[in-house]
Amino acid sequence: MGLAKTEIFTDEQNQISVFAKAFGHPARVAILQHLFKIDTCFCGDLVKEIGLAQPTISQHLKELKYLGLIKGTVEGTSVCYCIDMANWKEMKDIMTEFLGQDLLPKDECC
Amino acid sequence: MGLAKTEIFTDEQNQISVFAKAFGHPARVAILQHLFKIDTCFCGDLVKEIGLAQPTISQHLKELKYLGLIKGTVEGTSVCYCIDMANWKEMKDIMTEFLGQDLLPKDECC
DNA sequence: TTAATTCATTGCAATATTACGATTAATATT
DNA sequence: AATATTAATCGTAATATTGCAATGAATTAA
Repeated sequence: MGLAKTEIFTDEQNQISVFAKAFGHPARVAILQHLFKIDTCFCGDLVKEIGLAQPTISQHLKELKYLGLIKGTVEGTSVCYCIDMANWKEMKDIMTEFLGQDLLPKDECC
Repeated sequence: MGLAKTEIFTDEQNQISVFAKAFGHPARVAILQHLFKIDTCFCGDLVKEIGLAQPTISQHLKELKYLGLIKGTVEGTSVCYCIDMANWKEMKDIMTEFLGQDLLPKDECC
């Protein structure tokens, strides 16, 4: 099948998985880290920085943009990408709550 | 190709992506949430709880177990799964650091 | 205008993922 | 022993993902 049966899960569960999937490729992790590192946001530099072909980077950027985690503005012939902090924070809250789940002191039956 | 060129990324980037991929399917998110919710850990109940076929759940459990996020012990004919808190915390630290990245006040050039 | 630059899009090949029926292995129950 | 229960594994179909060469669109530079 290759496709998840999203209809049987909660919106929250689907949302978590969608965000997680965005981080499920090292190139996208690297792109985001680089966009955080340089406070002025560059773009085509990502191709050199990451080391994948330009169409491949473009594709990864597209996914991140679709999720709202980054935004890009055209500047002459180049495009400037940067983190969308509002959406990033929203995503971060959702993911942090998921990761922050805790067991009672006893727990771990296995 | 369908496979990531992991060799061009740092260990950290690859590790983040591997953990993230584990959460990249709502069924695995649901499984983990359920294992957190019930402090006594059940197993075959997951099949009823989640609503996917038994082999499918078994496959998802296998992935989570491979990453060390859960552990399972045989009890009679059934298997008891639960969160591996030590590994979960380790993963949580890595992911939290990634998510916690912050920009300088100015930022957001776009 | 022509050429160069930058990036998006298209098309495709290779591989991965998801899901489940059928089967198997292991233990429990009768 | 025979049967039932539980869960792992195998095999397979459908779909998704990754990566890149080739191409196209837009802007800038000459």
